Amino acid sequence: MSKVTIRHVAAEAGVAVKTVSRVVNGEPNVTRELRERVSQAVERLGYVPSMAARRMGGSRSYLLVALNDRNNTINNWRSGRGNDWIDQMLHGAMLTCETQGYRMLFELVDGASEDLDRKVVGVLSALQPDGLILTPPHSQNEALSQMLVRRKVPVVRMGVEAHGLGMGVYMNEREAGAAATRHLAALGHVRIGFIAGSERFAASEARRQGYVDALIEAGLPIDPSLQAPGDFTFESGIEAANRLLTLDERPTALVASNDEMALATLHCAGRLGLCVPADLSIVSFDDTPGVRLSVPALTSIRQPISEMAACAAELLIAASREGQYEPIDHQLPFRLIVRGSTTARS
Amino acid sequence: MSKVTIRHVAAEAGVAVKTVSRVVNGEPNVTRELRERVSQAVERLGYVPSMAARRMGGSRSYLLVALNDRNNTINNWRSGRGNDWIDQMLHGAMLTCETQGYRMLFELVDGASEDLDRKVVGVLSALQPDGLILTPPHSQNEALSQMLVRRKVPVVRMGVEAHGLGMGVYMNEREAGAAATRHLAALGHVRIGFIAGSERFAASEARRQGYVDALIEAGLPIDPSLQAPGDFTFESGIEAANRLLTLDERPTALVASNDEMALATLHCAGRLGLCVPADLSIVSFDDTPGVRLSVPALTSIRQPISEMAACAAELLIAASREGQYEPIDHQLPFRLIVRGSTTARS
DNA sequence: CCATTGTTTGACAACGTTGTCAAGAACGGC
DNA sequence: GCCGTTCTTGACAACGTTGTCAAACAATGG
Repeated sequence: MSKVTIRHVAAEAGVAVKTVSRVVNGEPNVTRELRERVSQAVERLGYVPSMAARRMGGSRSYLLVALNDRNNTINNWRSGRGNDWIDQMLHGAMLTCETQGYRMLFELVDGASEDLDRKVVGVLSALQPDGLILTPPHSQNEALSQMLVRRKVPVVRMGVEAHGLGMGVYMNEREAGAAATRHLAALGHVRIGFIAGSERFAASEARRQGYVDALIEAGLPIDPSLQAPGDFTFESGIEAANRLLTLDERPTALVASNDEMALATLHCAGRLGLCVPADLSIVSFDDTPGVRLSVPALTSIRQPISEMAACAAELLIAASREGQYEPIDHQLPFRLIVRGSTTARS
Repeated sequence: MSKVTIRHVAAEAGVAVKTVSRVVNGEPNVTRELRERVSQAVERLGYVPSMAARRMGGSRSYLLVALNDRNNTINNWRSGRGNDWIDQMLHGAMLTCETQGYRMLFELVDGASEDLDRKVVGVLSALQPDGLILTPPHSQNEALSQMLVRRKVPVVRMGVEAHGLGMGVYMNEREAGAAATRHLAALGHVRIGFIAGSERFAASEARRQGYVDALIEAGLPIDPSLQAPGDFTFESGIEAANRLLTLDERPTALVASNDEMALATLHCAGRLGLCVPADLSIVSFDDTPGVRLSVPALTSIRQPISEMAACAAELLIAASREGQYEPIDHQLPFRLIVRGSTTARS
């Protein structure tokens, strides 16, 4: 009924406390017989080591922290948008953590705040995690990353190339932008529009560059009037789509830098009496759940968020185990998922 | 550069360690002068108490755990659906936790697993949280709740009436089902269909009962053929909508037990050449982000998930502070949000 | 058979905080 | 002015685990 500690197990197995610790942590130099005896005692008593005590005694905390931007979540939520990052990260990273006996804690921190460093240091000293995952836009914050590296906290930066400042786990945004555009060019589209993402995120510009790359590659002209600014919101998508679709020579295809703006485009096309995909093909970015339920379902670039998170957790756990790590970047593959919103130019 | 502990603060302020503890925790019986001196030292050194050490020394852990069902998340995610609960809970509960100096950790546990109790006890002994939040369907598990209450863990059960077994935080599902139906009846609809939710969730039946209540109240006949089963998935929504919309006397309005099935209905109506809302009005449940971006946007019952989570966190923190709690239920109001998918019967 | 090396085990301190208790100071009532 | 409270402060143990170190023992090589 009451708490069972390592001492209870030691008594039950008739060994020293330290021996139990060794068995539980899979340390070497324990005879098969004792290992067995202790394991059975652990099983019988249902012993699970206390995270807090482990942190106190040892050098590891068995805890990873994911730092999310508050504005990127709360505001989105307030305006009726979900944050798919959090949800998918949760699954990707948690499965990995669980199998390795680690836990993952999410923190919301305002990236724009003046005392960001102070806040983060506060989190560090309160939780003393074995590693930190930065999600965009925090992951782009070089000053923050430097501070963390100086403090010797293993850090993974999601969605960016870290170039040695921590570890980076990302997909090739530029190539993805190109792939989306190439798909449309291959379908015979010539006037291909682009709705850009918020400049707060480095991926936005990379995606746009990929779009340009593919146009050049296909021998198509670069028409600046076919590029509209956006900030990832539905409203900005409406505005951008309106602008592009009411051009005299309107594009027959569009690449939207995220799903929400793509849905806005769909909405807008409907109002203008344009049929998707007959009159307008749309490719979106991120492949969040919503785009599979729209009519028609959207062709989309799937960002491997869950896999990226799992990779990040693995890297941090390994770093924590070995007490050191190499600041290497890891690129994960994206996928173009073709659905009903794209078709050959009529 | 290195970690700053309570001892450093004590030295800086020239007081005993315990006095710093008292000031930091806002305990009474410290003279204004000392309180000031210590506060300044804390500020100067940027001291933040270690969560782990607090758990070790004291009786509180400053940690809450939210127990989510793995099947309700992973599988949803695999099939392309997000879990809005997690996202919204995160915000609702985290804000509350942060202002009170608590942290919130999410755990995914398989509710169907045989050794559920064992798993949960494992979480309890590893983390020793000050409170536990159960989300559906865990919150409906009476055996689990009983076990937790026996172990004296303050527990909040989300989405159900706890009837004294822990605390309950929920909305009136039956009344919500009635409100959705009433809205349609008031618009002049007579043949109103209903797509039920999964029987795994108690809310499903409550919503259906509310639907029946409102029909009776409006003096409309109860036609069993207008009720179709569903399990909250898009596919089941397609099937149910197909069945209802191809009836000889087809309904002019539908209540779907969640957003996903409502979107499926929208999809299905389009295929059958029915215009929403002219030919078919739709009310959905949950008001997740997707339904505001669909065409037309769906009229929906908004479930106050975020508020419920905030309430749950508050209750648990209060319980942890006072060392005890009253197992009282808390009902939060839902809202019917009218959008473009409902209109008067033509 | 001894010296050397390696393996297995356990005793003990340390981690950073809070709970407990006691000592001294301040206060109030007679 | 004396005694009983109450308020303020600090010394110290305790929480459950791991790191360190040393002892006992086994294996190896000469």
